[in-house]
Amino acid sequence: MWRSPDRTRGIIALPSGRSVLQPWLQRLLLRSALTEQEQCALLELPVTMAQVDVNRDFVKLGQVTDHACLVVEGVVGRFGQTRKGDRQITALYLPGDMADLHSVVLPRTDWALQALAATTLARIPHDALSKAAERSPAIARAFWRDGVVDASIIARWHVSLGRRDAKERMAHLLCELAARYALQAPDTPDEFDLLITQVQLADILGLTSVHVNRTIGTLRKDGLIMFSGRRVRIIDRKALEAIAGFERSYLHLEHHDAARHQG
Amino acid sequence: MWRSPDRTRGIIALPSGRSVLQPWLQRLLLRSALTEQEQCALLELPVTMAQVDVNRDFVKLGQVTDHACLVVEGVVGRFGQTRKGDRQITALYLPGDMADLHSVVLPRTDWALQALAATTLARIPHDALSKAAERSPAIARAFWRDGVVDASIIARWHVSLGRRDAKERMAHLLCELAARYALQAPDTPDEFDLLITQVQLADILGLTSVHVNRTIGTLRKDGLIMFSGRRVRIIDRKALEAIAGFERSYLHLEHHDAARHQG
DNA sequence: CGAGTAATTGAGTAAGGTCAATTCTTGTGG
DNA sequence: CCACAAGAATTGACCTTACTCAATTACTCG
Repeated sequence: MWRSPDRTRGIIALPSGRSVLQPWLQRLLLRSALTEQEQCALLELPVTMAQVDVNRDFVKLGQVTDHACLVVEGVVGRFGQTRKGDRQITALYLPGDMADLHSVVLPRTDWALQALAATTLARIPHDALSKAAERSPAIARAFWRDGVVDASIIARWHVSLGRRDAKERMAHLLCELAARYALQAPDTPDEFDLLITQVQLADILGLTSVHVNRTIGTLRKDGLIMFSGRRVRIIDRKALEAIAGFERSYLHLEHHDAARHQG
Repeated sequence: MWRSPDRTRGIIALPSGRSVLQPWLQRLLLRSALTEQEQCALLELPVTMAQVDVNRDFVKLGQVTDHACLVVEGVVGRFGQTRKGDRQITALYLPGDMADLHSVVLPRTDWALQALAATTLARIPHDALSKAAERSPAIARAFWRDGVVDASIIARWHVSLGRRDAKERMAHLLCELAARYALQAPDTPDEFDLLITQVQLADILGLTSVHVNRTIGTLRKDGLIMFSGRRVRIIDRKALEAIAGFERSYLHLEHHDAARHQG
């Protein structure tokens, strides 16, 4: 459930004194160039903080939202659902990711968002985001591009599901998560806290939790990864990436042409 | 290969006298409201026509493009690829669909586009599209929204792949195609020309062509669909949709809230 | 008419699912 | 600090769906 939504508006400082929006802005800047003024406009967006417990849908399927959700801490899954009720996770959002920026242009959701672990969110009203986009074509473009990258990742997952077996899929996901978590913890690029259960992994990979377990088992036995509690450590990255057929460009986590093209 | 690209620029008339961009504009207007002036701006975008033969990649993986491709006739598939070379189709574009509007903001492609049947394309330069978006926030928003709908469809396909068996997936795809083709041929909502082979269907559904064949076979035997040549006819739509768990809202083919919200 | 592609069909195999039981963890209250 | 309950991970036995390999039968288009 919602735990005491903190209704403070305006810039919210982290313990470190930076805005909670800073990591998100950093993410945007990785992919798009923005002037100082534009950056300020984004950092000054009004924000409402909220805590969400594990396994809570904080955005429900078919609901109409008036705000977008930035993940500050925890993990969020974007769910799709079969009429029979089977759920499939179609995207994973980590701290610094805006889980549903696209809801700005499609406020009637086509998906559900669920906290896969205890999560802290920053909610930003659609109208503020819309206005920012209207005032600055560069911001509009950055938002659009962000959505395209999001879609690009979904497409990769789709390829995995369609054409890779369980072991390859698992390896691919671990490589992706390592790369994404490394953004925030560059010192330990080969380990991260996997905040999700094997059941949830199954919902991501299109497998059963039993098979996920066996798959992790073989990766472990092969000396590719290690688990200690939630902590995942990649032992043999080369081999893991080879199995996965992983190459990180689709994550668009480094500056490239596109960032300079924007107008 | 490319067959004599017709280098005419400016408004290209169809036999009927309408611009080739008209169907695309119509698609946009389904989802976003645009002023008459904005509509004209879009219709006046410069266009280069091109013919592509079957099984030709006209956009290659990792290439940098400077134009977006509108499908005028035929079918286009968006491909993802495993390092081993297995291909998976992640999206299907029918006449009236812009296959890679997203390339405007991400010109280095992360995908390949292939003609799945003989196809006519209208290529529109990125800079013209960019300028249109910069000049009008409503157009920028419409483009963004279009991309979000595209992603929404991919997400559905992903759910299918992860959580539906072969029969359900096949049924779901046929329902989707019927709905999308019905836009252009409203008189025959229950039939359409399936311009793709069973091998290609397999690449869409994450199956082998053998299994696709058997799956179609059972749908046929169950009296749900009929094939005569390329022509597919849905006999029992209710039952087919029930098997698929299909509900068309994710295609965003009818006017709804979103269209009125835009600024 | 014949080549080449696409669709079918059969037989045997394997990856992953199902069902069910057992063992860890972890958080909680006393 | 300990006992317990609830959720997570693990493991075994067996089953089903979809894959592989291979051969045969349509189609389609010069």
